[in-house]
Amino acid sequence: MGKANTKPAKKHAGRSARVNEEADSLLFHALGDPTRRAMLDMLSAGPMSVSALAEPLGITLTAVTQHMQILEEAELAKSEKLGRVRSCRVEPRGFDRLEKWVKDHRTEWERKLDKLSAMLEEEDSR
Amino acid sequence: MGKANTKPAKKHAGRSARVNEEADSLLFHALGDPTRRAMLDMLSAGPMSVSALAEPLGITLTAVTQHMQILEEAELAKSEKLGRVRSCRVEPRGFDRLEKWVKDHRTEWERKLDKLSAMLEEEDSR
DNA sequence: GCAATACTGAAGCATGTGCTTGAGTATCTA
DNA sequence: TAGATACTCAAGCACATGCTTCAGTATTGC
Repeated sequence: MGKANTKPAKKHAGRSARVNEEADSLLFHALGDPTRRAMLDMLSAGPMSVSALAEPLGITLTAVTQHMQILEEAELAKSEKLGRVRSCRVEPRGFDRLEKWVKDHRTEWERKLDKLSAMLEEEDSR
Repeated sequence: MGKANTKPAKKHAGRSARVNEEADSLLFHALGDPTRRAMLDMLSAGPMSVSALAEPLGITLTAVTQHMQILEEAELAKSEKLGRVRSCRVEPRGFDRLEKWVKDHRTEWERKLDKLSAMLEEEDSR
């Protein structure tokens, strides 16, 4: 990620939490690109070939393949080659992880919301 | 994003959908970085100053400020300067948007899941 | 007032990202 | 079996990203 420093710059999280951290980064990064989200939307209608994805997006087959690799690493999509055609489809696991992330963080954020309103009140009353 | 081509390469979505596309990109991109997720986790305990965030993360104040800008653009955090201290806090709007995205896409993906299993069956039976 | 504190802004650096082109390779199809 | 089709691989390019340093600027406390 292009750090100009030498230190790892991270002090929290244990071993297994680190694995999830990595997966979360892959997941959010994969979803961060509009072309990849468009691909997922297209695939949500059913499996498609690389060229079928490439054409409406106006990008090369190579670009689609590269996006697919990122989506596969994030467990948001899967693909397999049948003959000379690569068939791409959505995979729900990444989506499940996203739902889990949201669920896990909602409680924490709700707790924060309570604290926040308390602080705002405190602030307002001075 | 460093495209070497000239064309926009996007053909779907209308005007207002485009706005959401943009916001979704900001949101997912903001969450894609582990340091920013760590900042959000820290802030979920309550408001903190820039230096209070910087120290445990082992990064400079400047880096924290830069991350905060990205979190603020994604409506995941907010900050205001009180005296010489900038107070940073979580904002729920971005999180709400994320929940909405998940909800909106779940139905579509579930529909796809049905189609997928149908296709798999079809495939298996030949 | 004067130093310490808490940030801010501009610039720069190394690496990542999204995309391309061009040259393959494998698989159909006539 | 020749040619078309559907990718695949290796490079390379321009811009984005995450971080730094260094030189400010605005507040606060003595």
